[in-house]
Amino acid sequence: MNLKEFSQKLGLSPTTVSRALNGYPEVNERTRQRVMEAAEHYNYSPNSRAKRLATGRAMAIGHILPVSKEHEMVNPIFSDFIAGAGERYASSGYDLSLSVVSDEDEADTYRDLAMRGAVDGVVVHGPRLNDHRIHLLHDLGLPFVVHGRSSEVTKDYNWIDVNNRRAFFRATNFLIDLGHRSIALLNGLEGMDFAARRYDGFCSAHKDRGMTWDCEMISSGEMTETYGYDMAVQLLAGRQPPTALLISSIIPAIGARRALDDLGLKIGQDVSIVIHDDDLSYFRNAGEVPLFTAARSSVREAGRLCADMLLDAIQTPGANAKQILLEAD
Amino acid sequence: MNLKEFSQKLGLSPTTVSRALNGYPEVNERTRQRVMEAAEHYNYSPNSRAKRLATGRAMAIGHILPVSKEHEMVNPIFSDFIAGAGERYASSGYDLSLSVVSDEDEADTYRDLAMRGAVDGVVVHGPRLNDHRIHLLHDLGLPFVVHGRSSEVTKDYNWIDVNNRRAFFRATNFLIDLGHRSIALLNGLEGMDFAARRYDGFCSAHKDRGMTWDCEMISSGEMTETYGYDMAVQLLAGRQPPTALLISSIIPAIGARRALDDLGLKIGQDVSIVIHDDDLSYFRNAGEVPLFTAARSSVREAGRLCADMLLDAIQTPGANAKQILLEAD
DNA sequence: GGAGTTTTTCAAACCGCTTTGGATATCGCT
DNA sequence: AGCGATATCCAAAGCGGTTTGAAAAACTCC
Repeated sequence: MNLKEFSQKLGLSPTTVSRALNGYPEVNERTRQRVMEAAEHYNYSPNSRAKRLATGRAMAIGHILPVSKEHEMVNPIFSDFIAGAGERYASSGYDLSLSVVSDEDEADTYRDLAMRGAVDGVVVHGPRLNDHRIHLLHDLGLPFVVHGRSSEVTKDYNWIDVNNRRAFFRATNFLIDLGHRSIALLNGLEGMDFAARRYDGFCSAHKDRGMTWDCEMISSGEMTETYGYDMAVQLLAGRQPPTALLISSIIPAIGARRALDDLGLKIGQDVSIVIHDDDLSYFRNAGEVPLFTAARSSVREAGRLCADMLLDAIQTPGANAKQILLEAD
Repeated sequence: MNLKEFSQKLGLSPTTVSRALNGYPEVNERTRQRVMEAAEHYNYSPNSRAKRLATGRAMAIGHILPVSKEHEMVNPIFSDFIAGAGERYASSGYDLSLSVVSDEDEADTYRDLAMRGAVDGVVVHGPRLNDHRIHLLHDLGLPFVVHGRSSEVTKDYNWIDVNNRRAFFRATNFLIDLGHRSIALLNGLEGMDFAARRYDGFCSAHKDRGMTWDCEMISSGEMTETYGYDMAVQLLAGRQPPTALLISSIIPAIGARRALDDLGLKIGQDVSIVIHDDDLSYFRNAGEVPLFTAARSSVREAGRLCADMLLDAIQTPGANAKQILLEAD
């Protein structure tokens, strides 16, 4: 059923029906009522392909996931983020278009989405230091929001981020306050902006106290369970084991916990663990006794805010770039 | 830049350019070459909104994730599945459209996607026993593939599934062979088809050996870390603790492992654990010593196969329904 | 050289909606 | 009744591609 048929059934012109459905004021309220009911009854809903062409808007937001052997971005954190964002898209009538592309094709994918007019805006995931995607999107004139930030990019752009530096600064201080003098950092993948900021927070806390830190106590990697396990084993079985671990996500922390068990060490007794907790729905750090002491920030909520920000940016094209900096609890 | 402008630059008609780009035979190979190069040079790529309207195809596949308080479908398993499927969509020029909707709106979302012509086909996730979505999609005439199956649905439809019954039958037998006489099952959410099949496999193995099983040894729930922990504590601290746990996913298994540690029990010594492993990229059950004995089946590969199946179904509308039954390793 | 074929190109219709500009109906008022 | 103002509706022109049917060009062959 298309608009023509549908309007014929009602004895109205396509124009009037279209206006009635889209809430324009030039149509009698009684007529609108009649149209709405008929739409419900015949289960009519305008063809979105035609609608998109006519309005010139894609009514879709793009999320691009680069996948590669070394950097597996389709992670649980992403899932929760997208669940949050997706909620908002759905309630605003936008579709969410997900592109899974190999690392090297990423730039082309952005270009292609822009040229084809397949999306009205995109979300950039996992920004690196001085991320080239920001420059690219800027040049393409495609609205976007970065989940995270990119240091060294001087341009003004939309982003939403957790105050990673401060969260890790506080967490490190907390451990130092408890008397720890040898703290290991299990950080995210090297080159990622959030990892750099966390590292910075870790170092600043040490400097503030006039303490030094051992480079061997710092590692970077994809935040998998295995990474947490391997690193914890390596550190704790080493000749100068740390007394505390500061871990970038609950997932490697679970791996670290396993390592402790294997080594016969007791968490909170032999080794302290503090983590950054993204409040993942499948790994709640809750219950009567939480698994870990944590700096928490809901990535799902970040997804919601990010979606709101992007939809705003799309609706008001000329507006200044906005930023949201969330503090971890 | 649109087709009209672009073809003018080349001194050709839009028709010829369109044909050249879409590989039709009625165009001189030298002309095609020239068009291709110009497209590259001017970075022209046809507006997909217009293309979709003209061709009548959405060039998009829909995935619908129902989210609700009780049943959180945006899980790590889904992430990996979609990564696999997304790869295939990308290489076939299809977009992946993700709809995050609340449980009660799910049926309406399918209807809406179909009426609006927003997608050419959909993937059904997490089928339940006698799932109503299958009937709905059948009536809508929208091509679809179910990831899993739905018992009690007599219609013929496309699905791809792991042989859950057999995997759990074998796993249970394996444990019985080892001498276990009290095996607990930590199953997936009640009402889910895969959970029913796993339960069935578990029971069959017992029956085959003339053994009975205790209902209290069987639990169902969302497969989170916490669920695994809570259940393991409850079972193992009970008056008649099981000697083995059969767990539906690596995530609750990790929780169960934590429970064992807390209770001072040794895995493989005091309690045996066998799991179903979806080979998640963030939870590799690998390494020198795998975490758990497992029946493994890559959900990512299932995603790839599912995408292939759906694209096939879309290209050959009249074809018979296909099924793929994967065996777990 | 010209009839018959094949190759190459094009003008125009179409996909299903929105939207502009204009026509018609309705109403209040003198 | 007649007028202007306002409310209501409509015909037709886009949006940017694809595709049909026909024309023009190039090629064959006697």
